[in-house]
Amino acid sequence: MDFFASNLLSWYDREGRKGLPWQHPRTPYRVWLSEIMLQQTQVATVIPYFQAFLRRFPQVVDLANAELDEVLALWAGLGYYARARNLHAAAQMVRDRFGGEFPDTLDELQLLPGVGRSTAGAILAQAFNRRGVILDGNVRRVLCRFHAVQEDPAKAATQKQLWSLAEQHTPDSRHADYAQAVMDLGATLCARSPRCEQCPVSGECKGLALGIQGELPIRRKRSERKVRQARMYLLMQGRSLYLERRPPAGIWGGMLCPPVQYLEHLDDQPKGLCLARRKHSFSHFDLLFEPVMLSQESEMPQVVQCEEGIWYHLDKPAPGGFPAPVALLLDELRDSL
DNA sequence: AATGCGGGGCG
DNA sequence: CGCCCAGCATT
Repeated sequence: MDFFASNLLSWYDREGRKGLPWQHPRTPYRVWLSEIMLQQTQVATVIPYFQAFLRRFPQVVDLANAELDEVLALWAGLGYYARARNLHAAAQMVRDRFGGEFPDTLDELQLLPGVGRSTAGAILAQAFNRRGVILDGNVRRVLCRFHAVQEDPAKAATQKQLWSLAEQHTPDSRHADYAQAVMDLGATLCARSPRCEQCPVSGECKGLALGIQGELPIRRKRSERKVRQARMYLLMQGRSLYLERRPPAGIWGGMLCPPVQYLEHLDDQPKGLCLARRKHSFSHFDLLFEPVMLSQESEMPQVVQCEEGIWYHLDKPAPGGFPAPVALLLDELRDSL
């Protein structure tokens, strides 16, 4: 076992996070569910969602048998809703193709929708205590610093190098502990602002030796953010509101949302009552949208995105998932109407 | 206001 | 293969 792995494991034994909900009991289902939720999302945010999912779907077969709408409703607020659709599809694959038990090989795990090379490695290590190599965002940051990798991690050649480094450091024992340890290091000490004085591997960290640890991994400059403009039509009948189920692909896929009309600009005056404009940020653009309250269907422009429309009473439980900005808007409506 | 974060899908 | 897409929390 190399310097990196052995120091990391000693540190993990002293300081590592050992009370996370998916560690007790550490079943494949719980590990997989947590790993999917932890893609793009931090531990503190994930925990309440993880608990809610387990309460409602104690076993993978319960998730597989559920309606997608219910899954999306429980996922609402976590974002990247394709993850929830993949989660549901993967649960059904476990049920139908793997007889209700998660597979325990890297290749089979990667057949599950939403599970790629890194997540499969994490599941292998944590759920089955088999050797599994991980290269998630945390590990990438750690390796770029430890080896002073100064190339763009987005490039294929750099990714290949990082996978190779990750592979070399992964020990032949204590697979689950090492997986947790290396991700913990990235999440805590080797975070955006590194705390090298506490780091168990700082003694051989090339980035620290060069004094460039804070600059790594190098960031590709983001292309300029574009602003898209839209109106969101709130067709009301009393305290009921007209909603559409969004198409499965694209923004807010599968989620419930009032009809949205994309426009070049919001200069003209639509029929109905305009509420204050608001901005919702996506990774590649900002959506500037103006909610417009209508009381008659005839006032709504033809902006049909799907054929399915439903009426939702504001005081009843949600019949599906609302994206965060829609949930916020509905909260305001409930209070003001 | 800027930044970070895996995997899917497409050309 | 390279490139684009996506929604929050954190800082």
